Amino acid sequence: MTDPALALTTRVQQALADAFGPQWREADPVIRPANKRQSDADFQANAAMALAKQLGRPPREIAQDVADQIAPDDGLIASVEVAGPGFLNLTLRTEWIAAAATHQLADDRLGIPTPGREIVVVDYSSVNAAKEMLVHHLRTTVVGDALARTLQALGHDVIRQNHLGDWGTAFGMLIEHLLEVGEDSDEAKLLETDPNAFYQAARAKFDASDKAEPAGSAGDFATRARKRVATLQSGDAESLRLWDKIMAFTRTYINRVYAELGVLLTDDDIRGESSYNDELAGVCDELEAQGIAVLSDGALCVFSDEFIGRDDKPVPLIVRKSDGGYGYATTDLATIRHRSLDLHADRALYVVGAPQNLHFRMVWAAADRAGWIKGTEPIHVQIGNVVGADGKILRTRSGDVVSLQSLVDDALARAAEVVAQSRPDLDEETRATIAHQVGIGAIKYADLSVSHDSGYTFDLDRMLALQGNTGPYLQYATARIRSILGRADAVDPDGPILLVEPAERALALRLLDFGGVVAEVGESLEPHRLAAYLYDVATTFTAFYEHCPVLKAEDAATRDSRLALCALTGRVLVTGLGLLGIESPDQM
RNA sequence: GCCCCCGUAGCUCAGGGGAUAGAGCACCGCCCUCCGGAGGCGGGAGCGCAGGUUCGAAUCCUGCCGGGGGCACCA
Repeated sequence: MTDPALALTTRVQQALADAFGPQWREADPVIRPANKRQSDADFQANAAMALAKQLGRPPREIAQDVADQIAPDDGLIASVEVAGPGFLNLTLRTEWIAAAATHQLADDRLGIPTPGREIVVVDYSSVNAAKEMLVHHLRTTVVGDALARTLQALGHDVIRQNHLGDWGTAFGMLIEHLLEVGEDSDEAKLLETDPNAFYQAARAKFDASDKAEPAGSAGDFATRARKRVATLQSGDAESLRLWDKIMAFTRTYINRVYAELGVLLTDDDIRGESSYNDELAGVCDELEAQGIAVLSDGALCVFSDEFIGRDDKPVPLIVRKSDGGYGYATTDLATIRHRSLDLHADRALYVVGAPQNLHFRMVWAAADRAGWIKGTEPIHVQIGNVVGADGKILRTRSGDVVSLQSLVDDALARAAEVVAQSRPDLDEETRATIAHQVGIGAIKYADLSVSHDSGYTFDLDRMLALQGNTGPYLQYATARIRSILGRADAVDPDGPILLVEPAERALALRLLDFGGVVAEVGESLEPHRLAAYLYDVATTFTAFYEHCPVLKAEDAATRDSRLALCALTGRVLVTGLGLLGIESPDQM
């Protein structure tokens, strides 16, 4: 066991049992990092205050009894002291830390645990297949990818699903527009060259006719588009042919974006709304038969007192529109049913924008009533909006929402400038590779270093900065470590790690936290905790490097030990960044 | 009106019920003939308001104020 907090938990629980009886073995010892202002200890155990009432004794006495159970020659704990109202300040034995770090160095997993294996569906990216990807798609894609990678590393069975919006009204618009302009027209070629322009043209027609025409009139483009959706969903061959044609372009487009970003999603992960088409009628029939869904204004709806909207009336979950078409409520019902009853997911993650929260809660509540969720915890990983410096959603000067591609292009261009300036000695190809890794890493890290549910302010200058909590800073740290190891001709040192200087000890202790942090991210689904940890490792390493000569160490054993610490730090950083989906350049 | 998220330092953000709330950026001062200075050390300044639960609350609960978002045929 190399996780200090876990080791201490076990040890203090043992002490609790020894002091007060075996029934206290499972009590939470409340292990926390020590308060550095109050003590020089490594950790504190705060169980005594909580147990005081149950044991009917003053907390300081309880703390002292626990402390008395720790023998002076304990292999894990070097010293224990009672402080304040009953805090136990615990200092680890430095030899234990050194041995654990040496062990971690030899461990391919670097201490990442394999908790109980779960089946976890991660639904992410899930872009509207009819439209160009925009800024907010970047974040759901990047956060979802990081979670998928992290959960996979923890040994879970991760099922990635790209729930493409490929079956809704937007496709009715595209198909109708394609028919109107003619498949061989110049307009239609836009689908390949500028799909966004094609969509915008269709959208403009839709919006204009939706406003101008009375609903239901025969020439109304919007009405035809909606009807086309129903036709498509009923399996009409001609509609499907056109749909396939449009989707082929979409797949090419999103795969190009995924490749540039370095995300795991492939065509095999696509499980769009369309894939549930055959189940939609059955979903409605079953809900109606169970008395869960009722007709209202011609639409089949699920109502629940749980969800009250304006005017104190229940908000409907519309499972079948009055024109016979199905919306995303129906596909999402089929989706959770599939993920629970067919895939047997323990957790089903929906890495989707925060505004969808009400929708998902309604869908899951309805699915639960229908008996379609068994042993599955559906979780909405809410993604906050990306906003500009003015606090509003990012827009271009002309007022359009910023496209994902233009944002990526900007970041890559800026990264190229930075690399050109700092490394004029490298050839152009190498610089281009580094610039790509740094530019993409910067964007991703910016998304991943703040909690996923808060909106965050987009600022290229800050995310590309070479100092501070940024992707480039961490990448630089890894490059620097590689350089040190390379110069020592010791790329893969195996220790043993000896801890003499305080800075060595502090670094080793922090590195041992890696597995626990990764496990924590797997449970809380908050990648920013890993980002914060990696940044802390990097700064702790810098302090170590500042105080402890490595290549110029006084003797061979010290040098070998410090090289091993460098190697371990490098592997933790590279592996950690990898879990976030961020590459580490060989040099910068 | 109802529901969701959020109010922490000048700015951007962390803070798993624990002691005197942290980091980065910005600002000010100091250090280092250093292995890659993309450094190190120090300083000022903060939990929206009011109650409650608790031995202990930035954290949990209630109310209010302020910001963002959602609430019938788009997804």
